[in-house]
Amino acid sequence: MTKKEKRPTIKDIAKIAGVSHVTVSQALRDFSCISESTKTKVKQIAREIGYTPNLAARNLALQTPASIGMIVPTLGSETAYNEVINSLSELAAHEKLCLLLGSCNRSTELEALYCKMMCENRVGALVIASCTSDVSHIKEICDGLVPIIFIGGKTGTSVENYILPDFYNSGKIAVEHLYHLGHRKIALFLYFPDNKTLQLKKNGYLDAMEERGLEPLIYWNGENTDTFQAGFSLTEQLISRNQLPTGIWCASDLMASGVIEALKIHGIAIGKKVSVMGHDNLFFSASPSNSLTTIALPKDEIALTAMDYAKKIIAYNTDSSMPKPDCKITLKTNLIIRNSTGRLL
Amino acid sequence: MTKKEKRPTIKDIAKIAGVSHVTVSQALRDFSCISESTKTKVKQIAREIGYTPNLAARNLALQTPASIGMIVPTLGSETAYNEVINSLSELAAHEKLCLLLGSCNRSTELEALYCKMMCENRVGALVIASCTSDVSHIKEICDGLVPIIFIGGKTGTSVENYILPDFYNSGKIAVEHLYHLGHRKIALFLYFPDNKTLQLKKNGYLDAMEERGLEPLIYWNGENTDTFQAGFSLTEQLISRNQLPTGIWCASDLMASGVIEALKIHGIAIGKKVSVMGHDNLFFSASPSNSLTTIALPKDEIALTAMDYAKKIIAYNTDSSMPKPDCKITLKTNLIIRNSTGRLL
DNA sequence: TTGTAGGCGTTATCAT
DNA sequence: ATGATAACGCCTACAA
Repeated sequence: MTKKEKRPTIKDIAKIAGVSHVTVSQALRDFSCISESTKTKVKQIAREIGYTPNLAARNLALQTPASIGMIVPTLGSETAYNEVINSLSELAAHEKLCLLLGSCNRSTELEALYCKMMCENRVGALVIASCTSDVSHIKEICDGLVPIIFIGGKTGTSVENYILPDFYNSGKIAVEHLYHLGHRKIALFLYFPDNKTLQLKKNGYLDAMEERGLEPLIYWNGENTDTFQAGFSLTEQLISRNQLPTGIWCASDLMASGVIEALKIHGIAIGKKVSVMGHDNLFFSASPSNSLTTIALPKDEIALTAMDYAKKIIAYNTDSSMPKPDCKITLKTNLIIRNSTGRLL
Repeated sequence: MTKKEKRPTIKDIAKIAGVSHVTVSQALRDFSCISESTKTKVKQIAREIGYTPNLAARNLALQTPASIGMIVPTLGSETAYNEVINSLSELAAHEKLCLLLGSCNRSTELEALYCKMMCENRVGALVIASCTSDVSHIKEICDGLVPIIFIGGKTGTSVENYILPDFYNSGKIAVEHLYHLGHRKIALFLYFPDNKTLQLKKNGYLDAMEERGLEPLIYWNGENTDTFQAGFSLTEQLISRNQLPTGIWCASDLMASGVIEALKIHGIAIGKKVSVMGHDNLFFSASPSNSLTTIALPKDEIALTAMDYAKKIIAYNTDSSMPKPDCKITLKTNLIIRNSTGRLL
């Protein structure tokens, strides 16, 4: 049970330098009231004995958060969260904040556990892409303790703070793009389980179709939860029934890539006879084998907006008497044109 | 400058319950020396006023780490780190440890910054998939402060603690699989920049070819850094020169998917006339449009092994006089058979 | 069974 | 320019 030798602290430096630990603290932080000579001496000693400040202690004394948290359903190629994290991690670092990450592996129990841990770790703000639309378990744990920003669309605008891509507008963008290319038989492919994000896409699609006097064609896949398979089998069915539309907008890129695969197998010219669009602009969508026209999520903007709010709410919680900031933001999605759509021949 | 009202502490509970804050602390942690009645009373009050323990304070007092860190070059679909993180995040949570994540976006400067932050946050262990083979900047910052486990292959076995997939053996697995299917003209496709991981794969390939008396065929792509394009153009070249091998092992799945795309365009029957293998078992490899036979990284095992070592080194650093644990581990990769390989016709 | 005293590493405040 | 003291929230050790 021999304790290992501990990390050096400012007191150790103080002892060696023959000054008080307060002087050391101030010297290291370049206080103007400390003489240059002691500053250099203190810093020299700090370097020699390998001193590293203990942030836990600092933040305890300062009563200020050292980190922000992010919770995602899962990290994988079928989601866009990894790219949000890429940005958020860097943005946070520039604010001297660490990023605490929790990946739920789709488990609500884990999600709740992460929420608890984040609260106990006093994150300054918590960015959550929830696993489910019902976030009561999250609110119960975090409310009043830690400010939450919901992203990812599962919750819609039913929460206090959200950053949402404008999925409704995506519907309009998709229809407009296909219409502009000469398509009139424009279908929307959806998958189960239904959720708020899909509803918004559907409504945007429906309104855009109505504006143009077109008859909406909405198809739900049978029972596939795998959206690639859903797109694939839906296309197979429509081909066999001879009901294939000329323009297809899929609610997800994964589904669209299933559609593309089915079209290829049947030798149907993609972007010529049939145009296909997806949504999200995931990694594989850009690959030449898909070359998928899609609608990109504003990943960087989500991270930027979240960090911006985090900074504001941390400032608000730290001192100040300014009005409490909130975050109800809808960000535009962007059309990315590739080869899977083209003028109708 | 009006400070917001602070979070309740054990002292607040103590005041309300009319006991000392130590009693509260022990009651909340279910010490046997506390009476049931005070326990329930204390817990009741804690719930009512919304008390959450402050882990920073607890760990400061206990001198024990609250988290582990992980640093990756980037989070994206072309790497397997996201799945390692999925596991590690959950494993850490079960040990009551938070996961601090840093995504470098390929920047060595950011990597160094993260290292510094992780040290200041006193992570119990740091899992790093370094951006570069040279990790001197990391060692300079972390050495003696925080135990590091290198994963990802960039460093090879040149570091104190590593968890490496057995890339050499992957070469043997690949050749054996293709040989077993009747292939004799078996090529290895590599991409720039060269690195230790590629060298190991190459050596395994060369030895396996030599064992069978086969002539090695190693192709490097010209100048593409995008590995999909590298695989694509390399295949195009070989086809035009009429030098296409019957078995192709690509050092990465991304490259393999470029090969598959080129073969499809030329109408060459994949898994029949030409068999293609990749490496890593990334997300898109399983998709029906690739259906790529590949060699899987032991992602879960990497996370398990890393967490296991983290626990041991934290225990070692906390108390105890046991010998210092180390971690020099090579994990077997696994053949995943799909439709891109088949018996040579 | 409960309370008192002291410490974890840092910072702010106020003296000197 | 520097130091003494108290505080942040929680814990252990020991005493009552």
